[in-house]
Amino acid sequence: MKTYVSEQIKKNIADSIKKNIRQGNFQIREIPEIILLKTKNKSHGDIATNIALQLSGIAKLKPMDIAHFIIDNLDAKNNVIAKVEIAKPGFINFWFKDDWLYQILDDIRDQKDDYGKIDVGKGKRIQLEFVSVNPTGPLHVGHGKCAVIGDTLSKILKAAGFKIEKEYYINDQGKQIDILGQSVQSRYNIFLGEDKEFPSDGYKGKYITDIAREIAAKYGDRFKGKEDQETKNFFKEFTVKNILNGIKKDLENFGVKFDVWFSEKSLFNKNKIQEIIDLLNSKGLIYKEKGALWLKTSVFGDEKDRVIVRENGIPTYFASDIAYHQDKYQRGFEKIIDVWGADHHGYIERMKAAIQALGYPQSFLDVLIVQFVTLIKEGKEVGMSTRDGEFITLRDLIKEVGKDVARYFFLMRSYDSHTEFDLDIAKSQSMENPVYYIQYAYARICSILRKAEEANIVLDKIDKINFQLLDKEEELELIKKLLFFKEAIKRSALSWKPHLLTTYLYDLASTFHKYYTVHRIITEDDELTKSRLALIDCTKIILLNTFNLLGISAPESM
RNA sequence: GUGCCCGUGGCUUAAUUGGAUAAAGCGACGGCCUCCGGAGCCGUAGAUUGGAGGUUCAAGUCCUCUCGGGCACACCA
Repeated sequence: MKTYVSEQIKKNIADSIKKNIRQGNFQIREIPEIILLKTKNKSHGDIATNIALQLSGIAKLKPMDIAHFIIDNLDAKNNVIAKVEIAKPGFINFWFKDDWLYQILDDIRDQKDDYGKIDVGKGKRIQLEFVSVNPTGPLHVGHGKCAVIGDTLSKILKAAGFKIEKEYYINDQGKQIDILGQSVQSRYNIFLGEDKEFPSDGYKGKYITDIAREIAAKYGDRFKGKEDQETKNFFKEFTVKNILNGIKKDLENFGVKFDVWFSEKSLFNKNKIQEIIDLLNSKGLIYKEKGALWLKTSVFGDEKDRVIVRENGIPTYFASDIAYHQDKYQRGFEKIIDVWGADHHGYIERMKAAIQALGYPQSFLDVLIVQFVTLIKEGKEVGMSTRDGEFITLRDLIKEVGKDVARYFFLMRSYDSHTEFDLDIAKSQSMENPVYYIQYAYARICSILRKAEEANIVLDKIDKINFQLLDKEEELELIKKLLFFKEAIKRSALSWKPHLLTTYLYDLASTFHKYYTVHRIITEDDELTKSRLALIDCTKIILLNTFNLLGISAPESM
């Protein structure tokens, strides 16, 4: 049972269609992709195909007739399908054999942590870049959402057989960083009694004052009143380093780790910006206007051309970003995915144009746009503005609701819809909070397994467990849910939607809770007890594997 | 004004990427513990999927228009 369910059945269907073609029943040249659907309604079997409906247009036959032709020629000797039926407009419904379902339990017990690793990625190298917040202040909750989406997606893609690298791009130079340094320097001077004006567009957060105070404590009045370049650089570098360390720490506490921290400044140090400008110039894609250098991005679908070197001779952020993406390409990734906040969506066309200007395929870059987060406290929206320093930081959020809840809340919904993060619900340890519901399922299983152990009921070796005893409706439901795990990973990975896995997890927990209430695991019958223990042990493994993919902890008791 | 995202029961959202009777949680109402964890389970009420057209065997999903909400339209990053 190493192959997917779907592949096996798809092949059977395809074989049947080929047979029909040979017999002259179907006048078609090509077989469309066979799609298998998990049925919503039990009376429609376990899995279904709409192939007959799809073929009716091409083969110019009634869907029901096509369906009949297909099942007439279907290989009945396979060990997966117990029953086949044709329904209303032309669906073909399949029922799994119980014996075949039981095999999955052996597989899960056998592979444990590795169960769920699939190979749809075929080792394709993908780079995921996310968060990449300017080191001008601490992370807020919106960044947290991007962080979890990127991090979880990377875990899912890895499980699906892709080779993933996670990267954070540090904008450690430029105008904003200058202002940042000035802000701290000014606070420092004010702190030491030197009357310096605070920059009008400066950063006003409390963290700025904290850093200034730290410098004062460490270096005394060594920089007091100084305005030379060296001093300015000192404040810039000290501040960036300080804030970046805070960001790293916050992310780590959130379970997010990066493989590479890439410095924008390093591109300048290696003269990469000038190189990229020369390259684009040699392609005839650059021209001078109003004293600035422009890149002809409009040639590649952007709404207008963009400045890459300002009138004052300083390259724009866009210029270094092009150099950065060139660097990514040169590192040999087959695809890169940038995860951006919704406020950056206007930047996509420009970047895609730049990718093409460099001569790379447009498909090299994909951008995921993560919609905003609104915090709700006591039924009211909490404002978040970085400049004014009123925002709620990611650190505060984790402190308030915990890592697991914060991660889950960002992952439970599709990233492209706005998140309404209700702090009161997130904090409540009640039924309103889905995280507890899921973790409770896991803790419950652990508890039962402990109980069994105390009663000296030990699971036999795999071959001694009689799975045939698992014939209750709720048991088969649970097994089918376990069966869907790999499919959930596959779908989640290929569509880049982590929330599909969250939905699956909730569903699995729910199926287990139902089973638990209806049937006892530990019974008088030793053999039955053991097979049921094996079943919930498998459930435990899948729950744990899903928790790991989502970066949520699995408590053995709560 | 132009572009992108979103409109699904009272509230927060799902919907296997175009499939069958639109699914959960919260809230409301009513049930279930002599027994493995009640942070659980079961049931009832509640939806013309913002609106109008169109595409086809089939539309919450795709196209056009329209009405609401969010975001972006820098020689900032």
